Amino acid sequence: MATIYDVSFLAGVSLATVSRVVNNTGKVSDKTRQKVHDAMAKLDYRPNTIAQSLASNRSNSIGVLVSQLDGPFYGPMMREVESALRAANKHVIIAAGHSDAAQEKDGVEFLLSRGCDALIVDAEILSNGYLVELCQGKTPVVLINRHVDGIDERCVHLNNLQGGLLASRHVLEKGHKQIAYISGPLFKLDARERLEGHRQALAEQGIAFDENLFYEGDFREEGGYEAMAQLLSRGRDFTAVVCANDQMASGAIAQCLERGLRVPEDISFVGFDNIPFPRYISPKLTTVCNPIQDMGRMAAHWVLREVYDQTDVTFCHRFEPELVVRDSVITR
Amino acid sequence: MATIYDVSFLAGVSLATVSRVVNNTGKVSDKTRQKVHDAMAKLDYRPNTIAQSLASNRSNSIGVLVSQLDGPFYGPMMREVESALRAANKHVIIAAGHSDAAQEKDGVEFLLSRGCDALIVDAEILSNGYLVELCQGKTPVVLINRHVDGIDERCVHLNNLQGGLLASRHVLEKGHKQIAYISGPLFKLDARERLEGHRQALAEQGIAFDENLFYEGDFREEGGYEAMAQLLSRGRDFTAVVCANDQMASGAIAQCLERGLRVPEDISFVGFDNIPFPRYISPKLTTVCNPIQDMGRMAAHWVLREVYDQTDVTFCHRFEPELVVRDSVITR
DNA sequence: CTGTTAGCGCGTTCAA
DNA sequence: TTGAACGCGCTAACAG
Repeated sequence: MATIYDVSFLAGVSLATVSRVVNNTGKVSDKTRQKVHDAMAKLDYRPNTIAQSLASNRSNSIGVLVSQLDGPFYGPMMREVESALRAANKHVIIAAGHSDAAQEKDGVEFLLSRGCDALIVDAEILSNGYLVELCQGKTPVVLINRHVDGIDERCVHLNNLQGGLLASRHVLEKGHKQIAYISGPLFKLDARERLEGHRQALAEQGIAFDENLFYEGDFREEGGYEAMAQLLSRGRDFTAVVCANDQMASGAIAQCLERGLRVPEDISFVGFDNIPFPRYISPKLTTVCNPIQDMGRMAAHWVLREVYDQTDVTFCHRFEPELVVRDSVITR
Repeated sequence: MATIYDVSFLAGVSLATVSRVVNNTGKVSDKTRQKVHDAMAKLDYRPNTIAQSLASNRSNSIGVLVSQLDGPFYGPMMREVESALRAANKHVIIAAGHSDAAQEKDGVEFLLSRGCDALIVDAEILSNGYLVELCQGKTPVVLINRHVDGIDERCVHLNNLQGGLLASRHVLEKGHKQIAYISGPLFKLDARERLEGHRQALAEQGIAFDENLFYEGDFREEGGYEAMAQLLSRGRDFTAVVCANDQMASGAIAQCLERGLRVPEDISFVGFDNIPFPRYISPKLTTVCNPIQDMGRMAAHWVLREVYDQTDVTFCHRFEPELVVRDSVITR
């Protein structure tokens, strides 16, 4: 592999000059620039990124921690992060938290020790305190899919309360009065916010929140499946179920169908997130769009702007959800 | 951040000695080792991985190219790759091909230029010729989910023919005689092999392959949806559809349900891959298990063994599929 | 505009 | 068993 020295020798210039044309820094006359370019082409020169990193104290790598690599939710986010950063010639190092406190923390430290220029963190379990501290560290960090008070500037997140409102208002507008709610785990802020949206929507219509129609799930298919079994066993009537995400909605619907209940004729469903798959189930799931791809792109933009001084990228902290009406809610 | 020099100074030993204890190389007396460990602890010393890489000519990073980051298929694979490699303290750099020839090639070169110690490549479009050449290059490469003649040692792949056999035999055993087949794109070897399995299964029962019951899809939901519309419009009778993957099966089922056809009462379905989601649709999809996670782990093991000399990892090239019987095939 | 030079932090001979 | 010295390939003052 040719080094910068070989190029400088062949072009008859100094190392510094080659470095200047490679990095487009400083002034170089067109003639020398041309000579250098010719030499680089002839030698098929590629800068050694490791040496660049060592000398410049920049690794050009961004660490991304996601809670899970599998599952339908993070793929689209990763896709946008990777696209945006690779276009800027930065590379993405991944680590997965596997929904486990120790592994999440370990992942962050792993990425930090790898000399990443910045971190994009989707933290599922890590405490607010830890994250605040992390953000005060040397390595710039942006949080995605989570809002932590005090470090608002570092958070890219969804207006979950509004999403909860949209979902529940929709079923209310369709005439439903007894509405069950399958929540995400309440230690998560987004789950609490979505639930709060639901409560507000009920309150708007003067409907009391009924604990018997509430179940705290885990944001997973299995959890939704189990939740539905529980709700049905309580003997309370309800005509609709609002789920805090699409995965739980899928599991809950599966439970209903297994029991011979018809969806939406017997029970209507609303999900949340708008993940790809439930468009292909029957009935097509009505849900709330969570623009996770856009949030991924924004997190990448934040890094580009804050760390690599690219001032021409747009940025936005908070995203608004939208209702996606399909076929899983019937009018009562 | 403390450097190796700070440690050597505090411990009263040379740089070389610190390097030795850090890397567990060469002989160091227990006493000096202890001194060095104490100093490292006191300074919270972490080796600078970039400098290590430059000096040792090893980046400890593995590049992974996947055709798509979103979608249900690659998440589980990435998960295993990441787990296995991070456990070995290697880091994973990702790039996505986005099912586009130029981007796939660009991704490979990007990873190569990043100084990865090895590449794990899931190539969807790249030609066999390119891949063979790539494997002859300086950077070790292992191909996943694809078999290329001449570089068998570098391929981790599924016995797709056997999978095709299993799927079609199953519907045949259930008494179906007119069986439609929605194939993957035939420029892909796996699609051809699965189809060949189907043909063999038909031949075993003395049933002629009928072009009118065949449709070449694209391995995507939309493709399955469209395929089903086409097949139904041809006016040929059939009681079952074998799909070359679960995504197309999902789309095809959606098409049927929209038209008021019942699944499996009117038409039975078999998929391929066993991706997570279709377990939660109705009917639960009968399919062929594609152990993509295991293949991801094996690719990581290959790298660990070939590049980092870890002799204690298991390895296997070729994986066998298994039939997963659920509810989407009815007896005729 | 261009070249010289000193590191970046670490691995690795080679002597001692 | 230890240490001194060199070099990995490049960037960034500084000087000219």
